[in-house]
Order: sequence, then C-alpha cells, then structure tokens
Amino acid sequence: MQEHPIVLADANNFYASCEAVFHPEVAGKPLVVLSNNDGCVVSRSYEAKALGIANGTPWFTIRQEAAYDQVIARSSNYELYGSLSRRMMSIMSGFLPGQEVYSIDECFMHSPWDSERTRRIAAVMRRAVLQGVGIPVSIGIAPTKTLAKITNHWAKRHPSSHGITTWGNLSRDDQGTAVLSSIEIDDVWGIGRRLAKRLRGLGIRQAAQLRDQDPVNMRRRFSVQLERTILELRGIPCIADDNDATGGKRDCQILCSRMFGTPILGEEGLRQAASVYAQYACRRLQRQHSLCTRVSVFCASSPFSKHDQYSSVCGSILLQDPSDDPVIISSAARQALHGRITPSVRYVRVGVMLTGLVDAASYDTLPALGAQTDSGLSEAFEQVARRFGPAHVGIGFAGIRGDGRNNGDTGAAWAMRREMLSSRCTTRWDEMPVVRAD
DNA sequence: TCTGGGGTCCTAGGACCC
DNA sequence: TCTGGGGTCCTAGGACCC
Repeated sequence: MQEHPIVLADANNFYASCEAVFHPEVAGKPLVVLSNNDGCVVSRSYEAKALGIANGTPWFTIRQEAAYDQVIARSSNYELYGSLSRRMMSIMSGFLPGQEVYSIDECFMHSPWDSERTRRIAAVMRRAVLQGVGIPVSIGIAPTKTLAKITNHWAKRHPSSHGITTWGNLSRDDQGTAVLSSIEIDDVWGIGRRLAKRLRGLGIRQAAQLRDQDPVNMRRRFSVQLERTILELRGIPCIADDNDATGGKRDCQILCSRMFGTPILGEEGLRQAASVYAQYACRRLQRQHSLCTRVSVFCASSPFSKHDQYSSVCGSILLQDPSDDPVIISSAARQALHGRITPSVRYVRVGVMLTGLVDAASYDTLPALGAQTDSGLSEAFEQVARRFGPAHVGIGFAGIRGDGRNNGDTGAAWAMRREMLSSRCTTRWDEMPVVRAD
C-alpha cells in the first residue's frame, strides 16, 4: 500500500447545491439546473434524482410533468458557480498540498501522510468547506486517481461513510468484492459508452473483471489508455499529474461556441455571432498570456430538426503572425466562413476556436519574430467594463446590449435564453442578497 | 416551438523530405 | 520508363472527461 495517497474531493450535485446556498428555501426540494438556452438538465438535487429525472434530459420533454411534481428549475448561472468554486478550491488548498483543479467542482490533492492521517485531515477539510461555502463535498482517498474516483463514488452512495471513503482502510476482500465487483464498467473513469459496449461484448461487466485483464493484451486490442486504466485499478499510478501551476491555462485550444436562442439564416448574422464569440475567446487568450496562430469557425444546423437536413461547415484562417489582438482575431473569424454557408439553412450554433497557442512572453523578448499583439484596445474595453459593467463597448455587435437581466449579452435576436436565472449574489452589486434580522 | 459548452489525448493518414 | 524506405509534421476525427 502506497503511503502517499491521492485525495479526490468532489462536490455533491454542485450546480444544484450552489442554487441552495443563497436560497435556503429551495434546499430539500426537487431542483434541476438547465444548460444554456434552458435546453437540457445538467444538475439535479437528490430529491430531483429520486423523481427519476436523468441528466441530459431535454427540459421541454419533462416540463409539464416536472411542474406537477413541483420541481424547481433554474437557468445555469455560471457566474455564481464559478465564484463559489473558487472559494471552495481556495479553502481546500489550505489543507493538503499539490491541488490540481480538475473541473469546476472537483480537485485532486496529493497527501504527504499515510491513509489514516489523510482521512482525519480530509474530514476537517470537508467540514470547513461546508461551513465556509455551504457546499457538501465527498472525498475519496486511494493510491491512484482511478481508484480515488471509485472510492469517491462509493462515498457519495453510502451514507455510512459520512462523505469519505479510504481505499487503504478497506480489507483486501472488501476492495475487490464489495467495491470493484459492484462498480459497473461504465462508471470507471476513462470508460465511456462506446468502450463499455465493446467490453461488455467480451463479458467484462464490472471494474473487478477489467482489473483482472492482461494489460498488454488489452493495449493491443484497444488502446494505451485502457492499459493505463487497468494498471490504475491495480493500484499502480499511470495517469500523469496536470500540475500546471498557472491554473486553468489551456495549452492546445480555446473554444467559444453557443447555441442560438433563435436560428440564424444568412451569412451576415453568422458573421456577427462569430465576431462576438471571437472576442470572448480573445479575452481568455489574453488572460492566460497566450497568442494564437489560427482562427477556426464552425456553424451547424440542428441535428434534431425534422424539416431540414443536418448541415455543418467550418472554415479556418491561418494568421500571418501570432496575435492576441481582438481586431485581427474577430476580423479573421468574420472572414473564415465567407462563401461557405448555404443561404437556405437555419443555423443554430456557431463556434470560434483559437489554436496554435504560443506563450506571449517568448515574443516579448524576441520582437523581431513579429507578433501582432493588442496595442491596448482590450485594456480600454476592460476599463469601461469595470466602470459601467459588461458589454457596453466592443467590436461590432459585441458593443450592443440586451435589456434587463440579460444585459451581459448582446441584444441580438439570437442571444441565449435564460428565463429562470437566479441572483448572481457574489459577483454583482445589484444582486447581492438582503438579510433581515427581525 | 423547445435538445449545453469546453476541454484533452490518441491515432490514422496525407504531405513532404531525403 | 522505372518508382523504396524511413522519418517528421500536421490535421481530422474519434473517444473520453466534467
């Protein structure tokens, strides 16, 4: 047994839990959080799960039944979730070293202690997050990331674990029989729908059976990833740490894409949307101090439409020099689709992808390499945004605002729908909660 | 009427070079 | 006319994750 275990902390029903933090009246009730455009269910409270609502269900197909069951629905409020996530991660980083924020609601940590001491620290950490942010987390402690995922899963499903399960504290028999034999193959980290189907075809149904396969043989038949998963299930760490200290820095690509509130017909509307999303992507590029060398844009019609045939196109522009200039990038995005779209197709999505990312710092020292960097326009936009709020200025449609609660978006007809948005309590002065002491 | 968004890694195959 | 073998780089696409 390895004595420096990996700790995985993962929030329970994160988005749904966030909605209850500043609205305690919804706690204990069935609540679902919907994706952008109020499309699909992406997070559910325990009570909503108990009603049999599955993740990914299109909201319009269950809306009436949900109303009957008094289910509360919320549009996704990423501003709130992001803010609570940062608080939660910050609290946890004070308890154990080597935090890797893996997603908005979970992080790995590397404990220098043995399993038992790690468990005691994790219990204190868990209470600190609950008290400091109001979000319940579950914790798995194990020698590898894949096993930490499995023990975390176990902790979530077994109330007797009080939110924490430690692999090293289980007997060898329990590890195999109670835990690995009860985990279905699709619940193993790294095994998706397709792979699970192929494995079941070979009679491999539970995690324990996968662990007992020959790794070399499975690598030949499937992939190097599957070999790693098998070794991880045996307690041999093979999944590299993503210890990029800059936090959230993207190495390969930055993508910004959205479904529209209403479909777009014709090139001009798509060009407007592409230009707006290019500016969002550009802001993220600048925040991580990168430049990009290629701007790609894709757009697609609805894959569900009964009237139109599905159609998708993409175009891409290679920049002359690496750049983070929103003028250059948004203009490339406008050009990328030129002449490619079909005028009669109703497009419902557009996305802008920035690739070929390079570190801006390497061009600071070698100006002769010729990067086209932003001359200060973005900084001016940021200053205006800080003083007057988001979306007051921008290039083209990005400078146009919608009305009311959605005024962070452009006022275009295709802007997303968010009809059930909760307050952005921690990021907007005018939406701060009011507390009365009677 | 109404079906999310943002990533990573790996592999195959083509282009190109010597 | 004939037309190998090995390497690298890039891109597209598939599969997976939350």
